[in-house]
Amino acid sequence: MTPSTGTGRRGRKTAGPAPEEAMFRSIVDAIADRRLPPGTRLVEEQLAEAFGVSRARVRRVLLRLAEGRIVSIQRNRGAVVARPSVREAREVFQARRLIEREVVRLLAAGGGRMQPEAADRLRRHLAQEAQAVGSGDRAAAIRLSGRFHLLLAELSGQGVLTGLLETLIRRSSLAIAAHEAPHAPDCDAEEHKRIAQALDAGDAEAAERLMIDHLEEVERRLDLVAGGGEPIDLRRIFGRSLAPDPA
Amino acid sequence: MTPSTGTGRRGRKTAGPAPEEAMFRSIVDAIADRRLPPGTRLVEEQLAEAFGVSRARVRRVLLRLAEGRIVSIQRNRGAVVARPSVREAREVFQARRLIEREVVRLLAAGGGRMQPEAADRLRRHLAQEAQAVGSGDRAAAIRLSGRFHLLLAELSGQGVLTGLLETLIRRSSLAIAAHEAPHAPDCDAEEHKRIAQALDAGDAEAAERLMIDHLEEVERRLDLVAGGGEPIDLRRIFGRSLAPDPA
DNA sequence: TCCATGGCGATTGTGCACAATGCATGGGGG
DNA sequence: CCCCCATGCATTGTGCACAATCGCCATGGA
Repeated sequence: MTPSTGTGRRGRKTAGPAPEEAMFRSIVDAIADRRLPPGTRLVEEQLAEAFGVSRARVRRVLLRLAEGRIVSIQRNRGAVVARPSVREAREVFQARRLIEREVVRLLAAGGGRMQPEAADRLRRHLAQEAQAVGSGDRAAAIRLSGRFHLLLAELSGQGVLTGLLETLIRRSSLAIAAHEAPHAPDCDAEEHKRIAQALDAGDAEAAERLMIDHLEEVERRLDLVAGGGEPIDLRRIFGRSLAPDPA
Repeated sequence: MTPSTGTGRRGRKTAGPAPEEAMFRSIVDAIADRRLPPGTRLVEEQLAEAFGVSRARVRRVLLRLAEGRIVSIQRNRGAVVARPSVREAREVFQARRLIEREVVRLLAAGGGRMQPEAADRLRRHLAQEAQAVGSGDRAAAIRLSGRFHLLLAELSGQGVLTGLLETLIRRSSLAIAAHEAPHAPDCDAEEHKRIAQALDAGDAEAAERLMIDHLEEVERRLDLVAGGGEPIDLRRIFGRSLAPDPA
């Protein structure tokens, strides 16, 4: 009984790739925001109704999410929000450090200082982020803190690295959701500010060090001990109470 | 080699994810092997018939290939083998240098020398590669030269980096196919051998330098001037006399 | 009381047919 | 002779319906 969501009768029969993208982002945001914790089943029909789209479209989105290791699909068992192992979480952050160190280097090495336009975009972003934090909008804060790192990559002019980082950021958001100790924010906006200041001042070494420290700090904030191992079906954990082997 | 696996019959109702994977690899290999040059149209029905699968399955594979930037899909116009821009090609190699330098560092720093089992796998791989080169099997040589880099990443124990590198290697194969100057092999097996020797000897600095030189050499071998720009449909150039049939 | 077995509901996987779209071609007009 | 427009064809996009499969639960037996 959705209003007119099925598909416009006389209107645009073919909606285009826009709905897929919106749905993809919506789910990714929900996962980063802990509204969809790891292990949550993503039933096709439910999603189709929720978003007002056909099941085929939902399936495409789920496939894309699975490609990005955000959800895991098992044959005839459907899709669930993935639960990255501790090892995977560590590796994701390690990869991020590798890439983002390079990004910062490129930004700082680009003639000593950043381009005026880039600095401006960065400034505006930090303002948004500060506002989100100030107003207590946690969902926006999480989203924007991911965007900060992505923005730096974009400003470095490396499209390929940016693409890689995009997937890594999504996976770290998931890793944070899976292994959070309390429920701290993904990133500290203050640290972002300091990184931007170092870049703005053309201090390459400081920016690089701040970025590494920042990422290490985020990783350190996690509870990466042994809780979310990898060989977990985890639906079995909730379905039945057969404890694997809590050593 | 027709990828008609044991489940080629229509009798098998549910074939599982195996055919998708085989098809994916088959297409990737064909692209790396220049049997499917950039711009080649990938018509769903033709592929479905060639691989003996349904069109839906083909569509999923194409979607995955598009996700990996190997093919580009345009709405209502179908899929074509992508034509990476010169800029993108450069960036792909730059990203590879970043990641593979790290891989080599990790391998060399792991206690001075490599694990015996790792060294053995590496040795066996080099033998395969040498044999392929020796027997003039260009397709195998190309495939194995990509596998060499992937093997190093695997041996480094970094699954996430390996995954990223996997996509980058595919993209570089495509970039090579798109911007090749003559039609040299993707990699020189001799250089692989030298890298392995340095790793085997525990010489971290030499291994790192050899890897960087190797990747720069591969990139240098390309004709990265301005020829294969991005806004080319090139289907218009050849009309529609394309036969993706490898036979 | 516990375990094995069979049925049942829910969900996913797949094929099919039709609609929509874009491209190429041919004819007519300037 | 060249350009523009209408028509036809090939290909993709989408919805629909059915079949296969899995997990859960009730029932029966030891």
